Amino acid sequence: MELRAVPRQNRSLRQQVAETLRSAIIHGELNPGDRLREEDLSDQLDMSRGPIREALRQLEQEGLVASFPYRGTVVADVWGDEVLAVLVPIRATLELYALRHALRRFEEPDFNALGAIVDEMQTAAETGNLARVIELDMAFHRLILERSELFHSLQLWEMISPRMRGLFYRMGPHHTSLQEIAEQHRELLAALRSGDEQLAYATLEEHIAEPRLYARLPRGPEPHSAAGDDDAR
Amino acid sequence: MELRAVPRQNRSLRQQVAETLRSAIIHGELNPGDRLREEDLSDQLDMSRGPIREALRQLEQEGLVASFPYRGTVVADVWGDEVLAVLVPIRATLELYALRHALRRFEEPDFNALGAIVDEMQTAAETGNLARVIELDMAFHRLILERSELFHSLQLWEMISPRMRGLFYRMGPHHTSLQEIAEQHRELLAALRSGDEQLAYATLEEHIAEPRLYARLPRGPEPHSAAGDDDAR
DNA sequence: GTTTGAAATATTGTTGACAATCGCCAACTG
DNA sequence: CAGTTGGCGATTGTCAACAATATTTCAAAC
Repeated sequence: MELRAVPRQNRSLRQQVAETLRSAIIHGELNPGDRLREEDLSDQLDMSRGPIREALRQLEQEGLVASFPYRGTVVADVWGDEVLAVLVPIRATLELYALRHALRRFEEPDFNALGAIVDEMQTAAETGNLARVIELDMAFHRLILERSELFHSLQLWEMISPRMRGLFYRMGPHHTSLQEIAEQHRELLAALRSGDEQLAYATLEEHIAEPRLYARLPRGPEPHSAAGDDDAR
Repeated sequence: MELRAVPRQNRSLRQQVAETLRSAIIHGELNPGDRLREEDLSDQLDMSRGPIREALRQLEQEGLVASFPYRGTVVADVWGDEVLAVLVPIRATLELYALRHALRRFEEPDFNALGAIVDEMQTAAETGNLARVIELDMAFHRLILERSELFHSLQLWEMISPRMRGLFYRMGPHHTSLQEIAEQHRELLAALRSGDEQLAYATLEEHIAEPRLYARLPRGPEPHSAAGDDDAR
């Protein structure tokens, strides 16, 4: 498994490492159970172990890896039914609550920013760029959380969003069409712009539940055994 | 603000620091906005800045502090309406889903473990030991999450539980009586033991919503549906 | 008196070396 | 031969010094 160096500059090494590993895990370059040795990573990414350690701890909080004292860190399983069953309602709780606060603050520039995201999503959808569509999807919803100025909601959203992203990547190929995703966001934006709060909430709620999107996933009541225990810190 | 040294031995310094700070924040020895300088902490707790940094990052993920690149870390506000409005439904989602899986695994020893927690809670309640009651309350629910063997649910629960604990400490003095808390857990346990899954779910759901417990708070937010609210933070 | 900008300061970000702990396995003991 | 113990290699945990960055200070110009 080869990890190439850092993406954008001008951010802390910890953030760069976290993003690199997150991406590798979500894209399947790293698979559940794969070991992540701090020294290997520090060699490959050409930095000391300090930032690596901090990034691994962060990914642990995001549920992407599991680590055990003095024994190491492994990639966790982000693709069980559990993620779907638990994350969708949590996401709905957060976004609906945040929307209530964000809507009051939204001005023309905010709607335009959302519109720009939707436009770019449309372009990405037409060229079949799944990764870009997903990133823009996340950006759209994150903007609502940001504008709500709710510290804990945004913080928790950041905590579950990496898992959601993993879910999207897994479901993407099963979705009927990328254009439909863009179209749904356009409708959602229209509802937000309408000034009808009830309509906005209802549209967002339905958008998140999104029956078509999850239709193809295996939905069994079978308990899913996770990649490892948690050593309650 | 004086922080005295470590609690239990035989755990990593990071965990000790995290617990010390968590406790100080929740008990109000550290207040929102207070600055947390890595060097000060490393002096006070007599260790290097490494473990301190990692503990601060963890608390950041738990929503207890907020940090800014090259600018420092401050204690966050864990006492807004937001915490209540968002955390209660999230907690309900996690615990109800986990209970479904845990109930199948529960055997006599598990029920007895829960029973022992309730008994001790009763004792703590009779002596007016709020802190102990709260810890046992958390332990009761955590045990359900543990037995569900759901990696992500437990992980997310650990993420929100520090905020819940803060909420409990704030509400404790307003609660009608500690005995009532213990009694409620005894009833909940009976429902779990009954073998009637529907009863178990319903009792847990009501237990979490817990109208009496939140009655005294400044406002009664309506979590999941559209309604009036206020500015937070 | 206000503004500007560069140096000084305070604070976090990063590093490489050293210490502690764990799992494994061979040697030992009964 | 089963079970225990003690060393060994692998890996994470911790430390103290150094680098990078943001904020503050303060003098000079307008």
